[in-house]
Amino acid sequence: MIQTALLAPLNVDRAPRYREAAYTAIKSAILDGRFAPNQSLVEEQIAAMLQISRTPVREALAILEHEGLIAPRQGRGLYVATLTRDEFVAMFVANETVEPYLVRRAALQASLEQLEALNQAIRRAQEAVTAIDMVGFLRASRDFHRLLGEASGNAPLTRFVVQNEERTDIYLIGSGQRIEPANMEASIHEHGAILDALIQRDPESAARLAIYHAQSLRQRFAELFRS
Amino acid sequence: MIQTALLAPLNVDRAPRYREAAYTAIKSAILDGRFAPNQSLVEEQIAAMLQISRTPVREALAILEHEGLIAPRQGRGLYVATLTRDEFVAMFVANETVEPYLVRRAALQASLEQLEALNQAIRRAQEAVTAIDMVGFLRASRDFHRLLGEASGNAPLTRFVVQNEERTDIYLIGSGQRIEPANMEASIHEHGAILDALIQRDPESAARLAIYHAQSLRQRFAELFRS
DNA sequence: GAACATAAGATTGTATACAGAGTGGACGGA
DNA sequence: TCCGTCCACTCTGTATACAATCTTATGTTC
Repeated sequence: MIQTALLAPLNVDRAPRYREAAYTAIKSAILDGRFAPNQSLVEEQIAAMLQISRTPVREALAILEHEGLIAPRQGRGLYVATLTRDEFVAMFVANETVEPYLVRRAALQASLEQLEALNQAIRRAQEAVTAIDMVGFLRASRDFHRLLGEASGNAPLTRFVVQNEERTDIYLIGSGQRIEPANMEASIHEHGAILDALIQRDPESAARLAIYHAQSLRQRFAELFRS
Repeated sequence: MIQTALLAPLNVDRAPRYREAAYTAIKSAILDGRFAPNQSLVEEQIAAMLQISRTPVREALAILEHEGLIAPRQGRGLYVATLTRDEFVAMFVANETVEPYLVRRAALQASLEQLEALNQAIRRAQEAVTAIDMVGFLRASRDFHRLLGEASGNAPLTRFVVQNEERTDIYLIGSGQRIEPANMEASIHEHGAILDALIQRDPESAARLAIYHAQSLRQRFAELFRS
């Protein structure tokens, strides 16, 4: 069983703490689909892959567990967290509630650099669709929402939105569901429309489009649970 | 220096993990004002108070740090996190954004038991004001918002709201600010009005009152930064 | 052949040991 | 007296050791 590909050894030169590096490495592995939902995460194995001891790995796992990305299994062990349908929907609802505010603020105060960064995120999403790279598409979409949050200037809301999206993305990636290219294109198109409204400095249009986008997302993904 | 009062030894009999117990104990100590902002949190001391080793204490602290309740000091050590004025306001704005949704849902679907629990929370807040117990008042207020979130049925939003409120409460408690009894009374009155709207099953009134409440809160507390 | 008991192994949870970095204080010199 | 340097101590971060528990496999009995 070759595990090399799963996690590369950390070669952080001791300055940033191993805990942080392990946290990032494990989270990236989950979000890239290298650790699948329901897969068991063994501390010793992860430590070996990262070539550090169990201590910082445990601390990273404790944080990830608290965030809800991983969960303790019945009696023993941790696994990448799945979501029930209701939890999945709750995440989308949460973001629907928040995003209109984010885009309104962004429309009022986003800098040109921030608008350009949003544009780049859309471009990366488009490239990922072309390359049939679902993980890349989801990452670029998360980036878009994160940048939107940053442009709004509200850190807690930004963090919240991104965290919810991470959890739904993990589900999508791990469930083996394939997102229809048409759906990805639609999502990208909606992002583009929001960005246009931001450039026009039109908060109400932006908010309307954000609500539409959030609802579309929820509908598109909720369908996945039927199959 | 008698530290006995700060943290009582854990006498969890090994079933719930020490990490969880330590997390709760430390968090409670912070929210009760026993650990003040800018106070240095020394792992060894905390471990000694809880009569456990540093390992689970460190894990608990890692989580609290990730949550933002504590933060690493310049080069060395952890301290109870303070908030800048902007961060403080951002927390209130975040909750303002979310709470209208929560109360709308709660108006539609809160059970009688949940309404009664909300009523109890208001009563506890009132008792705390009478007893000139600011910490108790803030705890009861947090309970009110938490119960509101639970009644809404959206776990992520509930968690988010409570977490934000914890952070602002820590600031209020630790800053040594005294909240005017009149302000506490006003807040309780607004909670009562929201609860009435829930009982009437009137989502729009409830939402309106929630917005008013959130804005009032923000204004009342923002004033504290002037002094 | 099936089911249960028992033992060995795997894995977690906690404690302790150790190394490195930062802080504070004491001592010496200007 | 004030400043600087150096040393000791404190505290963090990581590693390792140990204990307890759960799993699994094997063997024995019915």
